[in-house]
Amino acid sequence: MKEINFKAIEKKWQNKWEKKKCFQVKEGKGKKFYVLEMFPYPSGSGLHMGHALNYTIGDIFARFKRMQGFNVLYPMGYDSLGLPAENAAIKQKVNPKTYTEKSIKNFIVQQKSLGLSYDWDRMFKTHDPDYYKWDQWIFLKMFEKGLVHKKQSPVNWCPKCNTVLANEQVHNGKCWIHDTVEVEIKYLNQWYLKITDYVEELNDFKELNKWPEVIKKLQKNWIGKSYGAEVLFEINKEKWPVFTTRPDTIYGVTFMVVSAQHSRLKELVTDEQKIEVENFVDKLNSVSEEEIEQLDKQGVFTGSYAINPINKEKIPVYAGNFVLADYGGGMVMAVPGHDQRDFDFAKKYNLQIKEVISGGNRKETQVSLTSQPSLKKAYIGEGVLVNSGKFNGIQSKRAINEIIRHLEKRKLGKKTINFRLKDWLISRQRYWGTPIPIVYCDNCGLVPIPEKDLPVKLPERVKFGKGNPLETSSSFINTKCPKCKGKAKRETDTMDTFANSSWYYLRYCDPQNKKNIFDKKKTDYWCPVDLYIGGKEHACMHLIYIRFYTKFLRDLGLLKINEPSIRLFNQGMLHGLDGEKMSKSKGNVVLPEKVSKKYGIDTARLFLVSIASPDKDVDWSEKGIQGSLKFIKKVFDYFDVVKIGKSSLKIQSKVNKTIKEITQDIENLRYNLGVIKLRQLFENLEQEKEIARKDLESFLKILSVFCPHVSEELWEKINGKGFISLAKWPVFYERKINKKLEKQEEQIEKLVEDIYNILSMIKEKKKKVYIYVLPNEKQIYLENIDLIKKKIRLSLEIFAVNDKIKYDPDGKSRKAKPGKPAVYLE
RNA sequence: GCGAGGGUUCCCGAGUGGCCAAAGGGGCAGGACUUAAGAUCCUGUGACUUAGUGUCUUCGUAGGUUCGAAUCCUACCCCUCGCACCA
Repeated sequence: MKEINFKAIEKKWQNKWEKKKCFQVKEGKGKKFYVLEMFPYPSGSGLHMGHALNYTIGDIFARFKRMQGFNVLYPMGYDSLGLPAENAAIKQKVNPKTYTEKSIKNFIVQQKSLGLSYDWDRMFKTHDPDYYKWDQWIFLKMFEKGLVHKKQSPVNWCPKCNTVLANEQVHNGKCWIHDTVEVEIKYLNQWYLKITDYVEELNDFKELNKWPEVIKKLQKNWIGKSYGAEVLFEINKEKWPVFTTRPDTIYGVTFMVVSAQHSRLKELVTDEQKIEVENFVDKLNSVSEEEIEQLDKQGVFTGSYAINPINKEKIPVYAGNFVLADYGGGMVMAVPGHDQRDFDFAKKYNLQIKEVISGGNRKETQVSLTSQPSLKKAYIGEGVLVNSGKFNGIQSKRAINEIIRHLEKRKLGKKTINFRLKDWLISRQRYWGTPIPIVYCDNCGLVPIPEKDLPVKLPERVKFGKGNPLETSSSFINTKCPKCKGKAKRETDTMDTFANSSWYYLRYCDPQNKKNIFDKKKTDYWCPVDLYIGGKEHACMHLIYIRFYTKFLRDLGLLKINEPSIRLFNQGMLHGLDGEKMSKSKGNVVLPEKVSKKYGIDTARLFLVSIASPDKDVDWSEKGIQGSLKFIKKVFDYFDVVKIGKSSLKIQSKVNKTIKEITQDIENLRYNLGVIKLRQLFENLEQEKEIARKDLESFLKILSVFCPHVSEELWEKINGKGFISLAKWPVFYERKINKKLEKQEEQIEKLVEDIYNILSMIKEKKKKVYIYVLPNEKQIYLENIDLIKKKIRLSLEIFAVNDKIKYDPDGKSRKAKPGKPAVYLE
């Protein structure tokens, strides 16, 4: 086998593609297809094999669709603002911009060497003011529409990062970057986007039928829609709303628990209980987040009593550590008989437990109104109401509605829906992010920056040290009020990096637009994304945010789509040799350039998609890559010797069948299966002395989506027209797929198998094989005599069973059956 | 605890009711070529079976449905990943 100079071939074709702008696209030319991979966060360590897999998956699809005649938009850009870059830059004592741009340069070189067919002219970086200007613009539009608000609330704070963290950046109570640093809870004034205004629509997945079920389920859980009622409990002459999913248990309420973090807790505490409550709250504040999770349910009496609106019972109000301040009013009506958490609490503080649902198989037993030491746990199932006044005897499910109606009539409550999803905290106290376009003026208060003054640029000369560098940048902070022209100070918070990635797919449609966020005509043409590729770890963050932004921009009249992408594909994670997630710190990173230096990038691409189905997690191992290399080398050698002429019927059948099947496999993103079929086709081609040009081209075209460089090279060799990357995807003809030939082939294989089987059993060397076939089958075997000989490597003679003259010393010919010749070995 | 995904022959990995002892690759073994090694090619790779047949065992474990199960159902064990007191 000849050695292939991969390096030279790769360079040659990458240059040609770039020079001829092969993959540049314009809107309007026929049917579009938009393939997008989640854009990378350019880290200094560059891209590893996992990235390479991700982009290869997209590239194969983009090439496939392009060859199918679609006008394919396949862009790349960089999500370059964010905390890790800032931290890395500080560590290296360089400006984040310098650091980031260096990283991006490196990324581009790496990505180009993978042979990815991006339209590079559309590339952008989110740290470019021309990009983040539009983050600010969207922020202002949201502000205008009342979707932005600033509020004081408890937030996660990393003392080492010196910033607020999003929930997803807190792992087990520790910071995601500093895994030994406890995250603190601080009460801060922060910016929020009202994503909850879109919660109902976000919870509707009707248009996402080509998204993985897992993702939709994760989002659904995250959004956490629950049906129930808001019930008004009177405490100290004031009505406090409380959310419950079980209004049917309202007669069982024996106490209330308000969150220890509730902003209005003080109003509930009586003078006698003041000290006790304060001690309790202080104690909670002094323990770490992690410890809180392990704590028992604890509480303390506030001194106040609530009135149960259904029966006017007077019940004590406790402050508790297990009630969330920002969900369902921050207070719960406790039904210890039918809620395990309330039960635990009641047991601990010896509170009354009242049974109001007679559950399941339990016969209606004596209902005790006092604490029941015998009870071990709450009954949380359905049942029949007992001890519930006029609702006794009603099925709990029905009672929910009846009790709600009863409360509604008396204006004591109403049917509601509650969500787990909270508003999106987008402010960060860090430098490397999009500045929030707000100014504080002594006279006018909080003033949004007018559109014409955008972008608010990040100052380049800042001091890194303690806290947010923007706070110490006087040139940044000090400004004029856009309204009164008086002295004003800029907001120093920047936006969460997820703001940048929530709409980037739209900017690819019109990346250089200086006047507008994008030209509506262009986005109308390209959007939505037809295939979006990325990891499932983004299910609850990025993929919710991007849906939110899409809906918002639609409501501004800028888009006519409801969802960002039609189809979503989650590629699997490529682990290191050790089976762990690839990371620099673990030292298990596999670099594509290292692999491609050894085997060629086409080999690496082919291998990556051969290992397993692209949606499965796999461990990297170089072991199998030799197989891919061998295949490419064989193909190369084959093109040296193959003669262009006519294809046998068998080859025609094989080629057409392969086209048919692989087209489906690629469409389904089952590249691994496609590659196998392509290799099997090649094995058949190899057997032949001459092949029709069209069939040879079909083979090469299919190969080209996986191995674009070597395919271009071979395409050139056989004088193919133009670039194979821009050639037409082969079509198949059903009528050329010859079932009869397939069957005959099976018969031949079976025969060869039989002969080997006999040989292995008798363990004797034989030189000659005689086979006896049914007369009507003789022709088939005669036609394939060379093939059989080649396989068994013995001389062969074929007789029909009714041949007058035949060599058959053992009388084996009698054993011949249809499709199964008799065999004699000598 | 809740939710999701998964456990396949030496290894990686296809396979969701019969065509399955189960694709493909890797490894290993044997053979051809070669002075030899390597490369390449061919064959084998659950067990038994001295003429191609057949039988048995196997797809996490144990049961079940079915004429028939790796594939469907039930229970359990193990692994991975999300969310974790959401009332």
